[in-house]
Amino acid sequence: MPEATVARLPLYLRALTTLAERGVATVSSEELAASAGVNSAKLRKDLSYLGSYGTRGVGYEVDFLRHQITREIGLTQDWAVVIVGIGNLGHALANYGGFASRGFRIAALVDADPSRVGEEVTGLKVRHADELEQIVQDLGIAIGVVATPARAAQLVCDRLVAAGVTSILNFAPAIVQVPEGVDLRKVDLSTELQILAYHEQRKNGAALALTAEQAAELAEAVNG
Amino acid sequence: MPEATVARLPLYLRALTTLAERGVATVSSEELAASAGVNSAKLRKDLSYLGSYGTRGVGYEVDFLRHQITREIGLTQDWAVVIVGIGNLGHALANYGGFASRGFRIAALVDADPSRVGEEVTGLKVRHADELEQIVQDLGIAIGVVATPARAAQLVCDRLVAAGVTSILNFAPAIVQVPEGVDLRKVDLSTELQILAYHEQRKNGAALALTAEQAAELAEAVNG
DNA sequence: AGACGCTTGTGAACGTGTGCACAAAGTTGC
DNA sequence: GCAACTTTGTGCACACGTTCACAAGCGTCT
Repeated sequence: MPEATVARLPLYLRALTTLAERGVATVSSEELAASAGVNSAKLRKDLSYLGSYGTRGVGYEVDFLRHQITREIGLTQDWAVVIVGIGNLGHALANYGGFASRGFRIAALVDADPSRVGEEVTGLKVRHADELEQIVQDLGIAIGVVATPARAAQLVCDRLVAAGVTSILNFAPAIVQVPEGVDLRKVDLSTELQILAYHEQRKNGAALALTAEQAAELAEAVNG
Repeated sequence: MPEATVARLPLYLRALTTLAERGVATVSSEELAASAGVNSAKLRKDLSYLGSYGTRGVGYEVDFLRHQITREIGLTQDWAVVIVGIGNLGHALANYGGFASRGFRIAALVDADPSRVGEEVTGLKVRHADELEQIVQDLGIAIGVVATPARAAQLVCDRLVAAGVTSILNFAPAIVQVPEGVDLRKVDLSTELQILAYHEQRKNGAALALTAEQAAELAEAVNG
């Protein structure tokens, strides 16, 4: 299955869940694509990788398709997750309800700061970073979330990997290296803003260019 | 400039900043690519869109290249940003130092909950959502960050756009539609985890397949 | 000055992703 | 049962992105 398709499945899942909550039983690729914000041909091609789950002339059964995507992503089982770094962002992640409702169970919270250890967040006590390896092994954790400062990120990732974690979601603004076989994704809050700033600047640039063009027209009008 | 290149410029910028802090004066494409975690040919092609800023046989001057990328992204000017929704995530975003140090100034915090209005976060008083349009216009805000619950996201985006915001970074787990000319990026915390889960599941699947293969070998050994 | 070594910048091949357009297949109405 | 209509699934062409491989250019050393 293409990586681009995998990245869109959660999007479809969310759209389907919204439809199911509204009591919609079946949906066409056109409708589903619209509510997911993608092209309908792309949606159909994506879904075709799962199998032929639609009915021609009718569309897709919402609940059935939702179940198939859930199964394909692997959300029928519970994934134990450890969050490392319980600062502002770590707190926000620990409190974020969207994880629990999608098959991700926050199994442990870890921080290196002794003054944070023992604090209770969402019913879980924050444990010290020294225990990281033990926690990962005892709880059979495969997925780690890193929300530490940038300087700690590489060390934390190394320790997570050594302890047996094979998927890491990195929120720290740092580039970390992981060995082959370990999946690493990163979410960078300021990178996204920078991309927006680039386009924003060009919008203003485009406005300026238009003004220059108007100036040229004006000059032509005067000269002609 | 290709969109993929734009998305990587912040990455290079970060790597260059790290190098500059270490006192490195010049860097080759090979070294810079390694610390940014990309292919060196890709890096060179990306940088070539900015101009010919390297010296053959030597490499790139770190400070100079950093300045060029900063200028290209548009980070030489300050961007005023409003954060809408001051829950756990909004707090984390408001406190995140990475914005301020990269040319983004958090100019206003807005929430719809009257009990949150007036609270002080990072030296800024939270203001009521009713004032949103006024705030955006008074402060000349072009970029909005949405950290509200999913159900409020579309309305908030509509109001931001109506007030003149032309770039939106959406953290709410909802699919929102914006008119042509408005840039929308979304960061979805649980989508990222779901993508990891998909690959994690396949790793286990691969492990199981290997076991099946071993079983076949074993059977062969017994039968042969 | 000229030869040598190193690194950039880029043409060209390749691979991945997207979107059109339509045949295949189902449903509905008569 | 058949015709008309709807919608899926997919072959195909095109666009985009990545990577290789190498010529062009710069610095250095003799």
